Amino acid sequence: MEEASELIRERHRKLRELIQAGINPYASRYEVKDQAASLLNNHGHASEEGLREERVSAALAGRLVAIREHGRASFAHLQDGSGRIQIYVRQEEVGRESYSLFRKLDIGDFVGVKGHLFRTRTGELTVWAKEIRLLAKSLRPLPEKWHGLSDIETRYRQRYVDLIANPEVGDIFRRRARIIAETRRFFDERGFLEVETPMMQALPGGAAARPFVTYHQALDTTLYLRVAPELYLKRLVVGGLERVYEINRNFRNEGISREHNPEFTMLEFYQAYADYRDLMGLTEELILHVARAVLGTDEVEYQGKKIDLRPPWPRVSMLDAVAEEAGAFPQDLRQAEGLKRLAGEVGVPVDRDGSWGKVLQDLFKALVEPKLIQPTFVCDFPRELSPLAKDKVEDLMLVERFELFIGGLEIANAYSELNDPIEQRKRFQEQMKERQGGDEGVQGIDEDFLRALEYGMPPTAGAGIGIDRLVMVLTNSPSIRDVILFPQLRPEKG
RNA sequence: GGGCCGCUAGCUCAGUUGGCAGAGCAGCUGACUCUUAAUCAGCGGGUCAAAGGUUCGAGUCCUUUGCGGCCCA
Repeated sequence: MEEASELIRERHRKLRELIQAGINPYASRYEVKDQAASLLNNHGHASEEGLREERVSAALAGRLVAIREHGRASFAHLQDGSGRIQIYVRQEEVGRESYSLFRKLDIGDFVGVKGHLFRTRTGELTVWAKEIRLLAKSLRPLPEKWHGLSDIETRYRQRYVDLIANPEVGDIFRRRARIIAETRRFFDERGFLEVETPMMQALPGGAAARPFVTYHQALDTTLYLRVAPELYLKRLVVGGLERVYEINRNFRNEGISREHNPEFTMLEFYQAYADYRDLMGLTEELILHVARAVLGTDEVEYQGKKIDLRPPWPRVSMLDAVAEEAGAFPQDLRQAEGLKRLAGEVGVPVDRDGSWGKVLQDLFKALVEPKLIQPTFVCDFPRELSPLAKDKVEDLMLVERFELFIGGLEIANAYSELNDPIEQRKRFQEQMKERQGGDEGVQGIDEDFLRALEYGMPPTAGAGIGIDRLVMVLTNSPSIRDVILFPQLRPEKG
């Protein structure tokens, strides 16, 4: 253990004194009958006389978060899972012995209190304690009472302290849970089956991303943490599960940023006999449903900008969007050379050896993406960037794919699934060639997936929605770390 | 990976031109039976992220490293 500060030594001293007085500083259980919030809700408006007549009893437990001693009586605030309420402890009421033990308690200790409600002279609903018991001793000082804990690093590393000191943090994660619950409800009601597919895969597929590598001893096999569940979910559609979805973690061994955590929560859903246009509608419905159910609104504010979630959301083609921002004609953006020239003119750095699709994507990310604050579907991506998507029949350079942007964040990625096994094999082979060219994170050939397609997959559309980013938008959080309880950080030294 | 910024008491923060390491809260002792940032009197608390350098003298200037944040790739 590190060298204890004076404040910690002081708490250990009190701990010893309590033990000497015969107190168990880590009790087993406590009969909790009330919650702070419900006491305040149910009796917050009762008059002092009413409370005196009714004699409402209270039995609750929680953490002491403030203590104000006044000689032979004291006020304190108790925080439980629902909120905080004031308690009043008098020597005359609890007895001399119990009161002197109370005075050895610290902010942060868990206590159980039994008593009745009354209203103080200043009008605050308060529990008049007849009994107060230590339930668990706290040995470390909490952050101070009005600035709280603001050091970002400590907030992420010691989320437990963050949750104690900053109640709004708990609100974000309660809201996150409701967003996920409403998402499940939405798909369950529409006949989708929730499934779970492997997180550990022998061949990591479904996205172009570098995987985490691990090893299974008994099988003597290298395994990869999945970068996406896509190829397994499509196997299920082959098997006749016509509507499936999964909400689970993906892992990508790549950079960490405001919008990227190495592990993140992805929703993927697949619907047989649908195409990507159908999924645009379904995605609109989903997000509107969640916003209404969780926030009760069609309009949210994200980082100072009003966002209107009412459908229909604009659908723009990627080529048109880039052309408009660059002041060019879409038909002039259809070859790599013209694109690179344009990039030079508008001052966007692109890979000189990059293919047409990659350069278009670079231009899109630089020129268009940051402006997509209102919900917008960007449609029809370069074929070469989308090896699992179905060609657009009218334009073979492109595929039937969209990405959804809200608040400048990429929220969803979806396409009409390529279900031609022969074409799919060709696409995989093209990707393999690129990988030899040094491009990491390109998927290998998943023979079993191809075998599945050869049995026949109905026309299907599928989408992935980044749950963490959706939660960011719906909680007005600037960083993905604010919506993940334990975001990835470099390990602490020592 | 590159650029910029930050790291001082448990917490939140000051720290001047390089010249004794500070405040509030928290803590300790005492007073106080309706306070709520309780009040009053007194007291303690520091590896200034780490290492090296410049200097008579470094929290402050320089170098390197660690951790974090933002931006870029």
